[in-house]
Amino acid sequence: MGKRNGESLPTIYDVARECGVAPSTVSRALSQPGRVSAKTSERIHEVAARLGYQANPLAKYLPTGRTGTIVLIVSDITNPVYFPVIRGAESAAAAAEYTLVLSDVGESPEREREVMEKLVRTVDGFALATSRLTDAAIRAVARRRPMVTMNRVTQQVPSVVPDNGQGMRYAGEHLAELGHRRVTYVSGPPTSWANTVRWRALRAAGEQLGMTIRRIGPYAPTVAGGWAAAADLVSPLPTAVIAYNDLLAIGAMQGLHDLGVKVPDDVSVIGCDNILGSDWCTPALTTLAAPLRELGTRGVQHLIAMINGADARPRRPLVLPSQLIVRESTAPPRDEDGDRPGSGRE
Amino acid sequence: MGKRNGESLPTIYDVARECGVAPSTVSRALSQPGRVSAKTSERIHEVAARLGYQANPLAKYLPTGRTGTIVLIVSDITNPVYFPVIRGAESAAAAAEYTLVLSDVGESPEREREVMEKLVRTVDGFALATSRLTDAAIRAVARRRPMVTMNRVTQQVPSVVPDNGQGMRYAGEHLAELGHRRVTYVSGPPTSWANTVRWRALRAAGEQLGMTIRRIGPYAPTVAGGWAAAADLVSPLPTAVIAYNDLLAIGAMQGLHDLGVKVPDDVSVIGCDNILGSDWCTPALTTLAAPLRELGTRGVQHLIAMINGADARPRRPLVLPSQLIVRESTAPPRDEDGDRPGSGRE
DNA sequence: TTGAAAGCGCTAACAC
DNA sequence: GTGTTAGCGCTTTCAA
Repeated sequence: MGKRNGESLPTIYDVARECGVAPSTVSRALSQPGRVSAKTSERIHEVAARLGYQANPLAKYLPTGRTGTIVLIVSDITNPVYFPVIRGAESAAAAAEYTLVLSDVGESPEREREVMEKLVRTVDGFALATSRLTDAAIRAVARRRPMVTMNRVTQQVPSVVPDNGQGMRYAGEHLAELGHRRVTYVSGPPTSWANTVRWRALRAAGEQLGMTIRRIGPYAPTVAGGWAAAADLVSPLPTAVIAYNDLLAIGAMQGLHDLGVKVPDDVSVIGCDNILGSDWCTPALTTLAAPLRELGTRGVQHLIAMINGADARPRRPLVLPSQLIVRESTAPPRDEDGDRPGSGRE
Repeated sequence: MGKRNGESLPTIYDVARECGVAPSTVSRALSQPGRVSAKTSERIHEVAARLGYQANPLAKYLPTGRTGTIVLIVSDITNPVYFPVIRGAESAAAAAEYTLVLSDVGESPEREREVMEKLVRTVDGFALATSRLTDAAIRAVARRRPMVTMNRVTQQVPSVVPDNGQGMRYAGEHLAELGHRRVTYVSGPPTSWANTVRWRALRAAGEQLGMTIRRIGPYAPTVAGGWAAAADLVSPLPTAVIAYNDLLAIGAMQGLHDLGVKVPDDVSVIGCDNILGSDWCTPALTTLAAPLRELGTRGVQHLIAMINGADARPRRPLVLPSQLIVRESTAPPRDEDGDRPGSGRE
């Protein structure tokens, strides 16, 4: 029969025989402390240790269907924005004694779908970091397994997101205070929920603050994408730029530099996320720091609560505050723009 | 009994009943095309689709013990050096129709051990990217499951590594050609195999080229670590620095900058790995580019070959060539050093 | 407290 | 070709 390919490993039956007890007793001794006499239990543990017995997780999980594993699906692992999210998720999972595995889908909705399909029966729950799937596809999986989304809101699926609205308002106010009036938003992927939300929030803030907000794009949310955007940025050159994310902003700064445009002298640049590296580019990037680690911890905590039976149809997205980190890429616009610095709110 | 927590999903028995055939026939129809009459097969597929049947992977894998999943364990996912490794591993896994999951152990040997222990029976094989475990611990797991290590050599375990020796020689020659004579190596983690190998190779190259090579450290292989190293670097300040990795090099450049030391005017800096971001720091970093993507692909290819029965006690490490990428952080030393530029080999 | 036995869902030997 | 049946290793009633 289907013997294991190598030499086969000890099972509870081996332990049971060796101890002269029933397999079920071994099972109990090993997983339900107290339901077996101290004596037998001790002997069983002893023999199990001697034989090097270890439960076969596949067999263990078959009857219950629970594996103690959750997966964090990340839309693109090469984006440093996920580092803190991952770390947060890991710590929450570890605290609850769950194993967290990661899956990278490289910005591909197809791969994302495949991975979910493959894993849907072998993990206890899904955490989606910035899914690129349609709402319908997300909901379909969410019906089969506990799921939480991060940085993305889908009706009927619990989610945790940064406060993009508030954040974009901060960014707008910062620019207004410096005296900027003409701002361009550099779009990320059209399938990105955050992109849409950020653009809308910025437009709204701009209106309130009396600024003219243009939009260009979409561009790939990468350094290369930002570099490409730079070319589109110069005609006409605004006094300030806000990019969908830091990678895009850094790429744009590089492209601008190559075109002879100086940041922040000729144009100010703001990114989003405060990724690793946003402080070591030149000039250091002013950016809207999302509460990334908290996204990970809170998301996974909620997921695990759902797995443990919390009601799955929760109220509304958990919104976490963002923070503007002012570094060197923003400054007052050139005089020709005619605004006195600090006119925004002071 | 152990019913699934939600409503229970359709099984082959449901499909079989609906079709009026035996469960085994359903199994065959679904997994061994051709061993069932076209007619029945078609009907079975039809019903299966209608019922939304999907095999329970846990049950499927129990008899064979094979899950079609491999895990890539990464010592620290927040180090961009792994991006290409991961991508390479993913593509190789996908090509062989294996599911690749990632596991980050955050530089913790304990976590690494736990993860392996937890997954050893549920994955078909392990790929270790820069393990921080002892050789003995690695071998112990390698005896239980197919395994390959990347960027690390352990006796009896197949591995794929960059050619650190050749690479360090390139780096040394580059500095020699520029006229450098006093070089300091900034060490990474003492448990890192690559750190040891790089240091030895550099020392050997330095001897051949008539350079004085010092070593400081160890430091954490992070930007913060490099920043700390800068303070130790200035007394006495060498004319050139080679760091264990790019993160350290970038941190050192920042620290040096804060101390008023100019790169490359006062001191040249070389990193290792060519990570994302090494070209957007200031000055852009000269670095030894490891064949990272290939590390991932070749490693996983080999792993899968082992899973499929290739002999597990392979000859020697697969060594892949490195490449020196010269950017802006290296230049001839100040005149006081008294060497004519280009004296190295021309 | 412990044992016997059924069952989780699927695969594969062995008949027919 | 297709059905019967015996496991894979563990958990969990149900009795004793």
